Amino acid sequence: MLNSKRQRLEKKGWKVGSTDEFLNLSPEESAYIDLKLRFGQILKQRRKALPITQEELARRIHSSQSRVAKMESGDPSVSLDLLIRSLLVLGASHQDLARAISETLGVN
Amino acid sequence: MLNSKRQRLEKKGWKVGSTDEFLNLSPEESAYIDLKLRFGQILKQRRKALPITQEELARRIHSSQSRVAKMESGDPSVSLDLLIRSLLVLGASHQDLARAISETLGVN
DNA sequence: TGCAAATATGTCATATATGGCATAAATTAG
DNA sequence: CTAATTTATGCCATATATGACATATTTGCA
Repeated sequence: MLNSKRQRLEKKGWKVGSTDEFLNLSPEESAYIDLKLRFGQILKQRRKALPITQEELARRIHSSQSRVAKMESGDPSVSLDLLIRSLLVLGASHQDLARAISETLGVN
Repeated sequence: MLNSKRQRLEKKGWKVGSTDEFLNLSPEESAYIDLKLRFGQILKQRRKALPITQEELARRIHSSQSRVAKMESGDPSVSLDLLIRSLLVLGASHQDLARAISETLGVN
């Protein structure tokens, strides 16, 4: 992972596992975070393609604008569950999800 | 979704959204649950392929045997986050995850 | 430029997921 | 069959994610 990227994550408050020395993510942690970031990007893409506002998306998934913003910006407080449920509500198919994962860069 | 399957889920305690009439899942809910069940199956497969016990897997992911059992049996209290992180710890690649999703039966 | 809509950020009370534990049930080995 | 190992189920205190809200910041457009 690029250093700049790591610092961006760090700034956002990602908790880095303590197993590795100074701020190095384990491969699993890294892959997991990459996945979340990727789904956030895809969600933003899909939303803008419609196009609808974060507020409207929030309404559709019974959440709030602020949480949508957090999803899209890769906030560490967001779960994969919420991201994936949101994508499904926006009509993403399993194939779409699979494709998103495949496209994910990262260790694996 | 087959009725028998739905009853199995119901028995396990899956909360069914109230939007639909008597125990019918919306397509998103269904797709989301299918995804969890599928990842649980894959996790079990991978664990047995090694082979290791639930206890050993629990140790590796810093969880507990009971939670592993719940993951594998599709307990609704388990998050996609935990499932996916567990798979990653067992060495699943993004491609593996993508493939698992693609194989998932269900609405989408 | 300035105004309005959209998005981002911070906080908090509540909801949900979590590990840990006990123990039941099932599976396997002898 | 019977003991030992493995897996399932139930419960709980704690940790983490959540929606909601306020407010800051950015973006788009006249």
